[in-house]
Amino acid sequence: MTNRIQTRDPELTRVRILDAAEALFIEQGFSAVKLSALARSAEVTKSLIHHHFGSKEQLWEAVKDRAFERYFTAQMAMLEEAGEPDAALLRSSVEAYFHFLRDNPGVVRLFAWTHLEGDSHCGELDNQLVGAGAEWVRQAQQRGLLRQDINPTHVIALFVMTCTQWFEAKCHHQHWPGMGTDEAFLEDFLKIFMEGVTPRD
Amino acid sequence: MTNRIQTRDPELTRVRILDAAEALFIEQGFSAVKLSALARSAEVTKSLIHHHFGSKEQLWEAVKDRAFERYFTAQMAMLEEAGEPDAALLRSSVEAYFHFLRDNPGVVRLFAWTHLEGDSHCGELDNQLVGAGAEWVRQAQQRGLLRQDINPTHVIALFVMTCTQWFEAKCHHQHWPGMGTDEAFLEDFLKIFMEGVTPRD
DNA sequence: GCCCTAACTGGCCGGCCGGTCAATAAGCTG
DNA sequence: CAGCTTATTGACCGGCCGGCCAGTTAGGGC
Repeated sequence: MTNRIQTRDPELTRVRILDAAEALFIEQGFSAVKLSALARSAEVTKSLIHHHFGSKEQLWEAVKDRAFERYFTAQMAMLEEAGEPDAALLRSSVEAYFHFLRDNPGVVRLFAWTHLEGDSHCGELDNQLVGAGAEWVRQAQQRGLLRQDINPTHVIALFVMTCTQWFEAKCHHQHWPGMGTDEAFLEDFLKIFMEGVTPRD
Repeated sequence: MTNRIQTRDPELTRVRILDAAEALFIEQGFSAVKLSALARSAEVTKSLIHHHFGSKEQLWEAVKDRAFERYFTAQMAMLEEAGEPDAALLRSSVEAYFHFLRDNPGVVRLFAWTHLEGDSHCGELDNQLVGAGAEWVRQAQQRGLLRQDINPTHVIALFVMTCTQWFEAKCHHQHWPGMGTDEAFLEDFLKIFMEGVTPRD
């Protein structure tokens, strides 16, 4: 509780609390975080947290909302940059998603905590995203650029899940014998994935 | 604390505690579990838990040890049933692993909690498993049954990760538009995966 | 039967948890 | 400057957390 900062700027204070909370929740999960530690980290009093967010639960929801909002808009932006559907673009989308997760490890952990809670909210949020991606695959299929005997949603799901799990379970498989670097794995995944989704001549 | 059972059989009591603890830890994660609730669920006193396991932490370790031991032996058994390396066997291995996780959802959650803790112990445990699997892929590569420009460990990792994430993040993607059933996804994954790992003629 | 070990109990503890509240103080309005 | 709003504080609360301990009780070896 020492070393507090008075800003008298409610918005800034909210952000400071949210930032600190996000870091702690990502690191330790909801129930392991103590409000006292959070207050210390955000350089505010515990009471101020309650004043701005009501309860620990509500703060957790606010943290998730903000983070998923950021994720969603980032992905939306990436999607809108995409051009005509073809195989090369699918490849670069996978690469972009993989690198996004590599550069935003917090997102992966936040998803993981949320999944374990059984919260389906974050999944519903990107219905739109997946719908657009699947539609994009469907168009490529119709043009004969991707094989047509596969559910487009599954194509999206497969690469999203692979990228996610790579970073989520890194501590698990990083010591496996013969396991390569991020880039080496991505390269091999793309070899398999791209070969698997393009039609045989 | 009502409704307790005295067995005077330490081994049975340990198992009762471990079973109850496993269920609760899988459901809620380490820090959300209260020893009092666990005692109630296992129909023992809190003190008895401390008597047999020392502390909550040590109990958690014991739960993980036992569960991962079971997982490891189950996988080892599946591996030893496998015959000559070829593409058909790879396919059936993926199917077997997928169905194993489907039938053991607790394992998936336990892995997820453990990953979030950054505990690499469970990953090291299956070094042997992955090593054997990769060696098996390598042999198939040498016989020209699988394409040779891919790291064998990555082949194993890819399908393990995909199966894991499918069940781990089910609450996330189950409402995605166009998403199919377990079997439909497995089917599509196998189409892509098998096409991706077998050599082009 | 006796005794020793250990399974098991109930009661208790210090500490800290999330949360509340009355008081204070800073900024905004007029 | 008065007055209202609200950000902010610190003291405080009931409850329960994980853990401890002094006893009690059952079983196994002799």
